[in-house]
Amino acid sequence: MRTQVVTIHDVARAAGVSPATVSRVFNGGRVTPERAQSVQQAAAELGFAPNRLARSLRKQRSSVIALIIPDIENPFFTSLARGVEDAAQRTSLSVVLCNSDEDTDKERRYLEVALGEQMAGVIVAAASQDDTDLGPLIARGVPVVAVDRRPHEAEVDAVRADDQHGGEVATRHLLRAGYRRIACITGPEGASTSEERLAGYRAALHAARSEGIVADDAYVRHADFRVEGGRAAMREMLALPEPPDAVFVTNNLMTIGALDALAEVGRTPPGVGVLSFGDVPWASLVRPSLTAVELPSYELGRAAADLLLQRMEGSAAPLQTVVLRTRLQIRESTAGPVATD
Amino acid sequence: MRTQVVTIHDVARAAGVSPATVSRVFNGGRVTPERAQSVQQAAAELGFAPNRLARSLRKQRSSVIALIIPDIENPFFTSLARGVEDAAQRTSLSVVLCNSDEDTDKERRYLEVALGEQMAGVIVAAASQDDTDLGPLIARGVPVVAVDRRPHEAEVDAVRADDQHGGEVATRHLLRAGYRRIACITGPEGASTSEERLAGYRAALHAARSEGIVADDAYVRHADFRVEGGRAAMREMLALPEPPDAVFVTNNLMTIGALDALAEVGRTPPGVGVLSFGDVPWASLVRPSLTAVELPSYELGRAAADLLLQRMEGSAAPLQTVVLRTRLQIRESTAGPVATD
DNA sequence: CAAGCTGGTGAAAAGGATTTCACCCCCATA
DNA sequence: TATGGGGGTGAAATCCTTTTCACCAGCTTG
Repeated sequence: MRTQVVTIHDVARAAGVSPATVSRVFNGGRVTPERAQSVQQAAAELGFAPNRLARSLRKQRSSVIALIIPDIENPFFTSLARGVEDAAQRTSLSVVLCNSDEDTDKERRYLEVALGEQMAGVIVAAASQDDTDLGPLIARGVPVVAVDRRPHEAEVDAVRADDQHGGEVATRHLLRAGYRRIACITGPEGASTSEERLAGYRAALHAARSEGIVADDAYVRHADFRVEGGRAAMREMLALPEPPDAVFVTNNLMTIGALDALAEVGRTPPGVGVLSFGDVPWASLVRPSLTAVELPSYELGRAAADLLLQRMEGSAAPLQTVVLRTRLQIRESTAGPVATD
Repeated sequence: MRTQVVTIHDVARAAGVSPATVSRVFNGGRVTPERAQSVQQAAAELGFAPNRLARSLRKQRSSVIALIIPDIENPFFTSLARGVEDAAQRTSLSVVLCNSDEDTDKERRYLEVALGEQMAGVIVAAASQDDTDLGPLIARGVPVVAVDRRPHEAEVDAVRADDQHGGEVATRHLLRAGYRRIACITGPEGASTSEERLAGYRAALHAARSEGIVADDAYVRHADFRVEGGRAAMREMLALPEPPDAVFVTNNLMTIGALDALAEVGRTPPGVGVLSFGDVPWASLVRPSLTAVELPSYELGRAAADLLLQRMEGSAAPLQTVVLRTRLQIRESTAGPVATD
């Protein structure tokens, strides 16, 4: 039964050569120019398109790389994806995106697909520090780069931001602006970004203890990195006997939720200071404008892809972790409690 | 040379059966329970993971479906992607996302990948009405569904919104609110959504000609469906001798750009009416709140995936086009020119 | 008791490309 | 005139799984 529309054999027959020669024409083997010419022509006439499965099976390596991200609806990750794509663009590799939805089961399935499809490489922003198992891929020799989030023990190259430092700078800025009761809404326990940004916050508060600042765990909430989580956490803290006068939110979407919750009770920045880790999407429309730790999302993707490509070319350099700088962008939402309160 | 970590042969040998039996165990063939048991165990011990390439090659069909979208940074498409994923979730199929970036070359590459990788199905929001060639996929018998955008002549199932009707309702609303010089910023020529939303706008203006409304092509701009395009188009029209007093923008991102441009010259809705086709992301933060034609992005994805799954199960029903309703959500940005001007 | 199922099994072909290996031809060098 | 070498070529093996086909054993039915 003929199934594939046209195979390398058909082309070979049409051009009067062997399949091996056809293969060489398409893969840069040595072939006399005139023969190559007639193969090209036969292929064009028959509308030959190589079967990538057969090729990958034989070569033990496909020509697509997988990018696994935990939330496709978060502009941070889509921007990161653009960075990866643009880097891959200059090669013949295609990037496919997989959305794990912060769900380790879905993530595991995609990792299995990546392994089973013999993908040429994998870039992963891990859904979990502990449950993300990159072992099989690594054992199989597939290049893997962790981006943004760092899986716990895995022996992989990594590209991330200086989360702890960024968190510390952010919190220090809130203190300097005069806020006293600074809360923190961070992400799920187990995500490295959650933990490290929180650690930066704690470090800054700790350093300010001599000024009478006390760290209080009632002001710390773990949420889910989504809008709803931020909203719920903010509501809870607003209901405290002594609500915070500022909040450091460790991701962009939760910041949106927190702002919503504040608006519900008629409070707006900078009366309550609001500082976001990661730019809020289309922040230009938000009033007052938001102070944020700017996260180089695009560059994270770009750097991860570059690292992956190096490994795919066979670089045997020792494992590296690339840390990209964040930058505090000061705007109106942290102008200080006195100014308008 | 041993390359694949462990193959079906290894499992077969370990379990004392033939490879055929191992295959049957994993694919629901008839095998005596005890044999199946020992195969399972051997597979587990050896850490067997099937080679999906070999499987797909043999079966002439892989178990992933491709979703090709033109702008991964547009929340409309990421929401649509969620719809597709959720629908696919209940099957054993995986969804991979490809970002064509409104670039027909990139899109063509992804279509080639989908064909060459023998993907089980393709859902595509076409970058172009004319240059998107689904022919090879269709010829090969791969189920294809067009979503949101309709490629011109292609014989495929389609799922889309009632773009023209939505555009007409939107424009009528602006007229009724009292705006007289209503502009339209639409997408690239050649995208069906651009054209149809524009057609709706024109129809509404035409219907109102008896009230002294004149349609003027100086008030119609084609941009690129991105923030920058919207900003540039709005700036141009603000520089006209008689700038528009309202604008109907045919997608969410361009609306953001248009709002920016308005803010630059100190004008805000509803003094200038602003109406967006498609919700602006995280609109809750935008003041004044924006009137928008609500686009069922998630449901579009969902419906497209359902249709695709039907075809994959062999449905031979005639080609269908599913049209989903939009809904005008009236908010503050179109309260009328008199109210604040 | 013969004939016919039926369920379970393994050998081998198939799927389409790449790559190794042997070979041939032609030219340059000794 | 031999010998060596190198470029070009095709046959066949290879990648790993699924699936067909033939076969066998054990049962039921006429």
